[in-house]
Amino acid sequence: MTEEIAKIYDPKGIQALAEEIWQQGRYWHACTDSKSAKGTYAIVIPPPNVTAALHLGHALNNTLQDILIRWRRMQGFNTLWMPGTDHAGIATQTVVEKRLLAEQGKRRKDFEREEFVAHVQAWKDEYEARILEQLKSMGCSCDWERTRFTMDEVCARAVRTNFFNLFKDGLIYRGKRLVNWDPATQTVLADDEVEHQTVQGYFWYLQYPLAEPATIGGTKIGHVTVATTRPETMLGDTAVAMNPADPRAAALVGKQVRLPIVGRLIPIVADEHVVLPNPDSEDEKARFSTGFLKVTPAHDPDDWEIGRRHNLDVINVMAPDGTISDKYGWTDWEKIKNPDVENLLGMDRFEAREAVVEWFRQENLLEEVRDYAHEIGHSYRSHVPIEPYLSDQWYVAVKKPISSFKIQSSNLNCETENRDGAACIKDTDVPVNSLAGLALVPLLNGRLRFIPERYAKTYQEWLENLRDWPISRQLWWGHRIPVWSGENYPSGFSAEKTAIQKISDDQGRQRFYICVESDAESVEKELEKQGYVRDEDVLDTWFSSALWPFSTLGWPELTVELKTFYPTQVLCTAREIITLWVSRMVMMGQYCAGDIPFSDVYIHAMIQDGQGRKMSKSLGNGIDPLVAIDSHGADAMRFTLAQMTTETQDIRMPVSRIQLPDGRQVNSSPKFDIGRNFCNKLWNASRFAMMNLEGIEPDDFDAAKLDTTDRWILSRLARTIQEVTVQLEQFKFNEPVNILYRFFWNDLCDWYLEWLKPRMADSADRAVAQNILAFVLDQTIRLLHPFVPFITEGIFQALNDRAPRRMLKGIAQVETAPSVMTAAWPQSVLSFVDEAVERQIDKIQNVIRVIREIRNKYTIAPSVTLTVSICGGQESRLVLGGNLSLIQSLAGAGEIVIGADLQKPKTAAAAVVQDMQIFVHDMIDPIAERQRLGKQKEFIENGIRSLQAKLSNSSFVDRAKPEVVEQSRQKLEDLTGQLKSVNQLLQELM
RNA sequence: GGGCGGUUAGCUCAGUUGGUUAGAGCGCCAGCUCGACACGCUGGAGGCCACAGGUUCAAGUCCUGUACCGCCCA
Repeated sequence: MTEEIAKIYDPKGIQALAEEIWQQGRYWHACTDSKSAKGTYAIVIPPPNVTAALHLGHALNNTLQDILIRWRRMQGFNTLWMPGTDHAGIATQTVVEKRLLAEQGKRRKDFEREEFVAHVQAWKDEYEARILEQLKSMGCSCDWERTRFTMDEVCARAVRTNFFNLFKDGLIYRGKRLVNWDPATQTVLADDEVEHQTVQGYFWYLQYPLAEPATIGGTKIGHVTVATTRPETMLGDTAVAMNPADPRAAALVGKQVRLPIVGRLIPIVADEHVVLPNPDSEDEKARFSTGFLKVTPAHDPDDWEIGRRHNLDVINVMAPDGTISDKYGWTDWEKIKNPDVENLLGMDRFEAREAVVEWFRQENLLEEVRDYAHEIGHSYRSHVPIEPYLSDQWYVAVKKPISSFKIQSSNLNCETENRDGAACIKDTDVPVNSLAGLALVPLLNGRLRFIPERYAKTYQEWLENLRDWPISRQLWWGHRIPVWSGENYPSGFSAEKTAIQKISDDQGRQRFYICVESDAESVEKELEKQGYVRDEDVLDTWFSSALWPFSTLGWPELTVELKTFYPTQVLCTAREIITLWVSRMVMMGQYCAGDIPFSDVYIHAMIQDGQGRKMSKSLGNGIDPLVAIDSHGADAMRFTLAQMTTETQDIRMPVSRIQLPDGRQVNSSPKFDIGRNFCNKLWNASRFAMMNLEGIEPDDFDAAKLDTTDRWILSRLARTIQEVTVQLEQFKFNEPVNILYRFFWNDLCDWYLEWLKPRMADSADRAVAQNILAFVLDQTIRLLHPFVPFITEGIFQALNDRAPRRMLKGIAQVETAPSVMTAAWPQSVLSFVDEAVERQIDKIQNVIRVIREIRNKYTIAPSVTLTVSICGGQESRLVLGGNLSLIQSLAGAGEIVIGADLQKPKTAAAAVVQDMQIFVHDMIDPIAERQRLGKQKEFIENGIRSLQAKLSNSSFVDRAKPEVVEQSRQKLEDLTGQLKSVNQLLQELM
């Protein structure tokens, strides 16, 4: 059988075998009837968007979750990892629109709504399948039988129910507001969907003529000058504002300005928002200000506020696509019959900007143009500048106290203060029983924890400054808003199934909005029959993602899944969606399911390329996880990703172009070599073990016959188990990987297996050695399994085959299992920890290293057997004398003489280690010897000098901790002894 | 503008509550096919811990400031 095992690990076969075993055994399936003494452990996957296939960031995200899940499952928790995907409204609709335009030359509105949605559905089906396949290829042990989608029936019902409840509780309202409008995709965006970018633009200085000239300080003036970055919005100006503290205010406030182009007469108003001009100010705005601000309430949020304060008209001069239009609230120009206005109609906003500026130039009203760099909001989806736009939207009131939530201050555990009759979180305007409060309180009282801790601040600050959440989106792909409206008060409907709001429009006309509960189709039909129309819009994607931790478990039904697994334990995600998603899940978890959805939020790093740039399609610097799996294997990818996961916020992954065996040119990373090399080593060490486990018999094991190396490797193993477990409990990933790497490679392979080789040929030692080998390998494989699941499954199966009983009779019992996935997590046996044995092996290793060093220096072939003599203190002599064969086998030594006071043979090379002098016979090169020893002498002398300086410093001796002082003294003593030996050896060379 | 990170070997990164002469992997140099593994083995070279102050007996580690890089929020 051993002949069949390949020298080089080939991941493909093992991956297929392991997947088959897991699929057959359904070991990833979580039971609702399990009575695990440890309890449950659940994670919901951050559902990947069906917009596109998974990238390396997903690979990292899901690898970490799988590590946690597999580890906890092995620890005996009843474990659920809930998988699924997100419909990602705007993103998916946009890619499908692009594709339809490219392939069929058709735009969205060329289709019927159902027809278009069917196209998106087809895209979703394709990508959902691909994503789930990718997750399986990565080894994710999700409960595949419970896979959900944010728009499937179960989740849709949750969305519908939650909307209804919020509506009924008065937390959803319809409002006319300035929204972040994306003219390209023609939808509203939430504040956090807006990306701010610095743009090099201009301040244009426009002169607005006064209706009647004014006199200031004896000077007659005929105009005021406003500075603006957006000249095209002047068409909608309804005032000019100035600061009341401005000395010119007395003469000008109350006067009127005739708005150029349009001819509209608009007032000059006083408002403190206006920045006073000051050319020397540090404030950039003051340097650019003229003291006069054009006010366009329909196209600027600040102006909107000024408009409200002064009761100004709101004149919207744009169509939803960002072109200048008189169809959306601009009615006063016709009266004037102005050809200049007519020209502008239909122009794109940027085109119009040019035209307006040109008009002012022609009319000699353009006073100046100055360069100005400023931040402009852009759509995170279409990347075009956001247009503040006046429109009707549905909002969720996030700071409104929820009357049904009467929070007892006794179990709040967080400081509060009274504001406007509401109990608010101290130093904020957030009522404890508002949605924002429900999300914030658990953080403040410690029930919700971020790892690393610093991210709590992001979450807290966002919630403290939260504004109402606009939830309607002018899209077709998503959960359609379950509200019907009409002009008459509806009658004849079950009050239980509906909730009604009456809203008056601009003209004072009333309209009734009826929200219908889920599973009430007859009500919907009846409403439509009576002429009520359903809202065209869909809900913000995050509205459904917010419910994910419990909608996936069947909420609003009190399912056994919900009872068993909610709340979950951990959420594992990236920092970019702490505000967008995490906060909203906590809000809704509290509001809907009555508890926070998870207690630990683990935030992992973002993967960047070798130059610190985000991986992106446009830069072409991304790595496809499936390519990494093809080039290096899934385990290698996972190993590398886990090893790179520290608490830093970014990790760099150098990207290079490689050719796969099948000829494809692809992006991969040399970083994955680390994981591949490790897996190959693991494979070969196991291959070595399999070759040597023939005839293993647990009953032949005799604990009394353990040799030094056995006791040493068991001690190292016990420590490793303990350290790995502790690190995982603290959400450390690189640490356990490194601990395991060092144990497996540097202890087990480099030393223990090498020492084992001769013992395997020795019938007296073989039985003990075999049992230790099988046991240590078994435990190592288990520890490694969460990180590299496939290869460990393969090896575990081979072990089950070769050594079905892996125990150390009398000292360690091992429960075996059909799959390593369900094998028990190793328990650290503290009695195995043996510091004395570790010190002995350390001494032996040092002696071997120094002999090897001499062999290397003198370029003696490995085949040549060396003669060695060693002198040293009593303990050293005892340790070495008792383990001569260990030195002989790994240093390539033959005869070794040990003595208390040996003379260095004339022709020997010598070295000083600890309290020992080691002589390697028959090396004659005094120059090389002097060089080597001279270097060591320098090193020792440096050490002695710094230690002496320290110890002669009375402040150190007096103030440092006694053990530190003692340590230094000891060290000085050791070095002094070594220096004496080195000097003596150097003398003999003279 | 506010907040949060980062800056340690040629590269990618560790470095716990300050305490031996700062570590790993890759790369580099020299040697090695010895029956697990060349995706390997053995040995080696390589560091003003970004910069400037400060606290301390002692600073890569704590404090202040500066520079550069990145992210989030307004």
